[in-house]
Amino acid sequence: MPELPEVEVVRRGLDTHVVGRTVVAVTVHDVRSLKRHLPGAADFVPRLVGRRVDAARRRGKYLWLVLDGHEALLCHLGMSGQMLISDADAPLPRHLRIVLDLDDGRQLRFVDQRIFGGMMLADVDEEQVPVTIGHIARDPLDPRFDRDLFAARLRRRRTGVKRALLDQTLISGVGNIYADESLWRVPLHYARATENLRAKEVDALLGHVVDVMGEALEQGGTSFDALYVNVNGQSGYFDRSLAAYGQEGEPCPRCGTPIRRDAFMNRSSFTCPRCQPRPRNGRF
DNA sequence: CCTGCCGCCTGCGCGC
DNA sequence: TGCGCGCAGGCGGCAG
Repeated sequence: MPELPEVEVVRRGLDTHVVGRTVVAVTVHDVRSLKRHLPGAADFVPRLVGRRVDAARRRGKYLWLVLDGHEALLCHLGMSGQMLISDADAPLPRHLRIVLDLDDGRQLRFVDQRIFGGMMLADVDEEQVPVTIGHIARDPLDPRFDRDLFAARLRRRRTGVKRALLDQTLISGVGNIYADESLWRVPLHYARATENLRAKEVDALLGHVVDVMGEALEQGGTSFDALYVNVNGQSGYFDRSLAAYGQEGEPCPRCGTPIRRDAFMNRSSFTCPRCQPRPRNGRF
């Protein structure tokens, strides 16, 4: 979180407000947001100043601005990152980490409470994808996402289905919210062994992943608090449509059984104990 | 190669 | 009142 739909909402905002602009100044307020830019701020700032933004792109939860020349400003929002477009004289928000001044007098502000996110400059390949994220799989909204390849790789895994869904090298963009929602829709328990999944179940799961993310995108993404916002600081509405995630004790919309919360993978998993019974031969 | 665990981060709400 | 703790959890690194 933010997951693919929330990141796509941000990408669209950048497409509208930042593409075509030139960076005229850069201020790094907190170097921890450049953790993955190994040469540090002394390299980051001068390399970014004067560059024109040619495109705003995304794969899974990664976001990047294609710069003139074979380079990109790669961004990850982590848990709490925001990209905000502001007038330069607007009050500075708490947790402001990096500011890009643009040639129209406005600013692109990277705000990140928990600093799990960050920015870095990266070379791009012939498809304009940063080489740094070459290990990240295509996401299910990518026209070149290969469903058969995903199904084959999934069933070669020896793990539980939710663990696999959250593995960004297998399928990208899915986080805890949309994993739980997709599994509820199939329905499948998170601990179902990937090697035992039937082809129909994999098909259904993938279909629900695409559907639930598409619906969330139409509603501007999911927001539980003020952290997940578009470039204008506005939240989406999809949290009102969640069937399982965060619904502990609430009735399952399908059968009425109270939704259950389990600790799993150092986070929470929400299931309907009746629709998604724990598999007898499943594994974690 | 594969799988799964750890540490990174901050703010908030809770119990004592 | 204030402190400590659990929780939110994506991802790179690394152990086995």
